[in-house]
Amino acid sequence: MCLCDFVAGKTLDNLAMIQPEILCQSPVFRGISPEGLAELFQQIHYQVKSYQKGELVVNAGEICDRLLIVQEGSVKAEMTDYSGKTIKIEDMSAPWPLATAFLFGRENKFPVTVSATSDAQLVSIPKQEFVKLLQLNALILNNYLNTISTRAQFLTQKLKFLSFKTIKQKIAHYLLDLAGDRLQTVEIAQSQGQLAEMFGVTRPSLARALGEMAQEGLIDVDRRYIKILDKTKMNQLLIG
Amino acid sequence: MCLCDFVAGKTLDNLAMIQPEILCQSPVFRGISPEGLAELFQQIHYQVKSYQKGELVVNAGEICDRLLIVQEGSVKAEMTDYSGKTIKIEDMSAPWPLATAFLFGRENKFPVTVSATSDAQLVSIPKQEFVKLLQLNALILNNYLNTISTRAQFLTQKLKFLSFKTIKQKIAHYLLDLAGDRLQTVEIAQSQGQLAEMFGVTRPSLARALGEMAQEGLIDVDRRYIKILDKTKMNQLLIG
DNA sequence: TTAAAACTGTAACGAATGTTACAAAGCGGA
DNA sequence: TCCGCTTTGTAACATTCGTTACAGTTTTAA
Repeated sequence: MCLCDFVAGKTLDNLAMIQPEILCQSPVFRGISPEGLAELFQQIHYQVKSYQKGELVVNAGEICDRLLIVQEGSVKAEMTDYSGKTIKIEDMSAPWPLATAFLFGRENKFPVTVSATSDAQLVSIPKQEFVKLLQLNALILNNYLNTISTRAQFLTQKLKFLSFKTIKQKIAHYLLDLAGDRLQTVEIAQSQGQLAEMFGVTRPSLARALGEMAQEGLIDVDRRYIKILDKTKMNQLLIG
Repeated sequence: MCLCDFVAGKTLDNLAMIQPEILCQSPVFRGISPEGLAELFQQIHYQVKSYQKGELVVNAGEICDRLLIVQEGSVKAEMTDYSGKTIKIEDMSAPWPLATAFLFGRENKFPVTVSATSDAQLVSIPKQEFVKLLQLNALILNNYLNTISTRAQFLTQKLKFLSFKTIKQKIAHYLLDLAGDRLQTVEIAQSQGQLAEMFGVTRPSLARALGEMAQEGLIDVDRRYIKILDKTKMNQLLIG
């Protein structure tokens, strides 16, 4: 049993304390009282580091041998292209764990470059220490399994979505999912531009597809409001 | 502590015994001795069920509240379309765990329909009992975390692959990955048809793309054998 | 109210790919 | 060797989508 390595080192300006009342709202520590969490953290090694806005947190390719949790502020994950061009993948705010799928598994390298989008604090727990936590507390074990499983499920969903080839299929799938079992098929949507980005297509192409589907009597489009008129035909679109 | 519920029920012909020497080669139980595994299984409830070739194992949509491990034979996973048309997703042979990402997480339903592709035996461990195993044995915990994390990583890779829009980009990414750091860029491949299926494109389209890339001096194609001639240009293809 | 910005609808054109079809080349077994 | 099967190369045509451009509409802010 040991105290945090740096509790005595608060004079170093890139170090700070954990905030149990914030961390316990993180998916990994959900359901644990702030007091209980503080007690658990006294039994393991960890660090808390501060980052300024724009500062690099981890570089893509670095070995991922520690769990990082955003305790304060927000960070973004970017993927580096073959040339060096970066593409933003994800935004993450406190309290949120980073790269939970890369702490274990075959490929223990960060797939993305992470940098702070505002002044931020991150808690860094070495893998071995985190395993201790998992063994100490069944709730954390369950939370972590849920987190990582939910991520795998999310990816599976995204893959399924990408398996729809045409824009009309994507629209149909999206609308049918949104409508669910409701037979009153009045649906509201976000902006067309955002929808297009989510579908990975251009805005004019999405508008054209919507227009054609309206002409075919499948839906009724009024700017941001879309009404499903013919669920049967929509389903047939997805059969291919 | 209790014995398997059905050790005494061997007269029922759809029931069988576990085979520790096979199961310990499964990703979940890797590194555990057959004897150790047999002992662990004596401390939990579980079932072993036999299936005939073609028989249904689980239906898509069923609640996933147990871990299934193929102990003998092989099964296939199929996704059901909106209409009822099925698409084969994956083949799995013994000893392999099924749907490890759906035992935990938000969506506790099987996303696929599983059926036996040969006479098969599956070990079924209720979720609660499996959690016991995770707590009893740190190796199993580590194995399971690795399994599910590796799956998430695999899906991430597949998503990245799908993010390449054109066929030429997919080819370039595939070949550069395959070539790795080897500068002697002689590469062997599988059949064009299989490659096309893997890329999610049609065979003639793939052949056309290969032909064009050969004409541009990027590669040299001789049926199943592909030689990379210009790595720099290949990389530029991926910058887009 | 009014001007600027953001959003939406639409059109023409070109690039990429699917579809279909057919011929040539390799491969295996009788 | 010869026949049949699989794989590969190629071509013409249709479809889908991206690109670019522009005009009309709605929202926002001054």
